[in-house]
Amino acid sequence: MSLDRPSELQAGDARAPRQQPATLRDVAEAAGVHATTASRALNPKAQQLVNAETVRRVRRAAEELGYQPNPIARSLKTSKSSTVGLVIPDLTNPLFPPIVRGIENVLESAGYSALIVNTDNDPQRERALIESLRSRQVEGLIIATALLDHPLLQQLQQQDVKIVLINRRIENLRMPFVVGDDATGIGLAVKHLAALGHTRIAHLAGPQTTSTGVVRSRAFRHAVRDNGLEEDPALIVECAHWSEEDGAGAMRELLDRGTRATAVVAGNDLIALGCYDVFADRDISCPEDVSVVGFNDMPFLDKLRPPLTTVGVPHHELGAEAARMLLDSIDEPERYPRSLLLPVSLILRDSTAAPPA
Amino acid sequence: MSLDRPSELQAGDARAPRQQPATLRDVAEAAGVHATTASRALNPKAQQLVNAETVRRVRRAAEELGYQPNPIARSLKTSKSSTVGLVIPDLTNPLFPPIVRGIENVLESAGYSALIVNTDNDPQRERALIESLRSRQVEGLIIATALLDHPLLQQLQQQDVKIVLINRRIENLRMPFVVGDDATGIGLAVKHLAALGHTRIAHLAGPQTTSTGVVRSRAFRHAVRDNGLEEDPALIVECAHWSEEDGAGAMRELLDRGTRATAVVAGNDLIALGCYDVFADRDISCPEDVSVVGFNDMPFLDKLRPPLTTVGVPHHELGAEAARMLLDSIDEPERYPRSLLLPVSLILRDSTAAPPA
DNA sequence: TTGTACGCGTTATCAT
DNA sequence: ATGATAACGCGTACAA
Repeated sequence: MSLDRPSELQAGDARAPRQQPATLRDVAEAAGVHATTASRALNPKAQQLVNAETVRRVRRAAEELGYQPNPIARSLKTSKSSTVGLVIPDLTNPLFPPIVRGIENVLESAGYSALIVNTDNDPQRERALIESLRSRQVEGLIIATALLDHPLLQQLQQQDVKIVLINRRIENLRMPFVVGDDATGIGLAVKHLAALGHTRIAHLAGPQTTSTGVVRSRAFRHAVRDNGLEEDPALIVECAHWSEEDGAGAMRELLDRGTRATAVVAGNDLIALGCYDVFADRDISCPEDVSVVGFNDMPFLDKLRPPLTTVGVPHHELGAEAARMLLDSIDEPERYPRSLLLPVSLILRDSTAAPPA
Repeated sequence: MSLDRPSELQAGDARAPRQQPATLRDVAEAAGVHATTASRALNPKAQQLVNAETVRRVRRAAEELGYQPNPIARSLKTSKSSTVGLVIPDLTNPLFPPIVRGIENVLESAGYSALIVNTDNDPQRERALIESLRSRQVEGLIIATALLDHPLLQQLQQQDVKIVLINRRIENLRMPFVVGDDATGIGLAVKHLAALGHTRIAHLAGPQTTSTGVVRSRAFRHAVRDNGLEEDPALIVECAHWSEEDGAGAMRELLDRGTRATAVVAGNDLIALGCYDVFADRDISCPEDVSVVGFNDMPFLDKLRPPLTTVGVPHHELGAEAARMLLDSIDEPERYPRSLLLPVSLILRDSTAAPPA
């Protein structure tokens, strides 16, 4: 049989580059098959249903036309968007970029991408943003804004929205999460300070509306007891937010209470930064007068004066694992929800030393 | 079977709670009109074509059913994805989060969202990622990775891809950009140092493959001349990357050349951070021995020792303006490409002082 | 002012 | 092994 494919014609075609991107039909036509067949030939999962020779013809045509499947049409048909939503408080908090990159790494290799939204810790905003994410047909949600009491999340779970919590968890809901081992981290910090000779150690706790806040302060109280240190309630101050400003406020409160603490375990690095601010104001020197330990090991802490001792959390891995879990739960919806506790480590710098004599 | 559904809540209308999200047809049916009419009633632009009373009925039905238009179907029809691509080198570089938030702010209020990709400055990766973005039908691209010689961008422009450059520009291509006023910023820095009494001022230049690198070092040379300072080529060292590591390398080079500079204008904050590292190693004190000025005012610079004097760039605004420009050029494709130069300001902290006597 | 009919590009389902 | 047909949910000429 003689296929008429005069080479001149091809040259002519090439001269007139398609403005419109090639569609599946174009490919099918070029390969002399029906669109359905072309679809199968191009789809690895259905490829086996079609003649090997045909597959080659189709693929070749696709190649030549620079065919790119239209993911929107595909989504409409399959109601899968290859997209997941990522809900964080604020991208400019240095804690999150490494998490995001970890997530995107994993997503990318699975052909997924992430839609990121920032809630600024505003529940109204969070609700609206999640709604918009859902209307964009995200296949699942990775959420970093979980509160201990979070009706919205509960509601989403009832609607069978696939969710993985990151960095924070919810205790009573059975919802998969990926977090750092906060309790161990705080234990390490307290033990380190105790070994240095501190006996009056304070804790600037994070908001008790979050699991991280609660877990860390509970771990703090246990560690104090385990190390035989002074258990003075006045040594614990709660911050309303995980912010430098609130950290400073709590530090001032601590000082004004006259607790004579010689060391402070901050709920996180931002809170520790707040301590630094107060030290500067009040002419307190760290670590000579007061030692400080942070939590998270966010970037550039080694450039502070003094470089901040802190608990290192593998944020990139946290993100990667959360993404993997979400993809798994999309693939196998019935799978029992797992959760992960990633190991942390104490990072010694110069903000901790023996207490003043 | 017992679905746990709060009976009071839905008592009124929805006897059969939809599992499937409501579609336009559902709304139309509920309102007793045809889908077309419902579509028009819901679409602000076509709303005027329909009876006010009907509009109310439709809207009410939509409200009650919790109708959310399916953006995928809409995209397929209109071939608009309401999505733009954002191409940055690395989200963990603190420079970018504020830019991203600025972009998302504007996008959000226009019903758009951003797909973010990190190139890690790898051209291969960049090409692949942009391709994947395009296959996701993004309506435009905001690009922060532009190099002076960037064939890919040129190629995209020829394909009529809508692009706005941010933070960096390309001089010969006519492509809209939004950048800070680098030249003025450097001028401010040099003038400040000159006023302090410095005469031998060094410049640790950023990569000359980027417009920012080139513009800043050109501005530096001009400023040195304008202020009547010493024009010694040995006082300028180029960094291969905008990184702390390269900054440290360049600082060492400068020291080893024996240039006896009393101040350095770093290409950006990261490079300035590299200087701090070298100072620590070599027992040089800043600002007593050497003054340093950074560029960008990334977060937490005020916590360094010493707090870094730098040039503040309005990153959030940069992002917002770039997003606006992109949306504009999507709306009005024929509009002449604008570009924006946003004002910067010198932020005085403690890393600059008079030269040693 | 409202309704009809069709198509966006793809895939699922059935038939051949 | 391949083809025909319908449908995903929406928007829009065109008709009424």
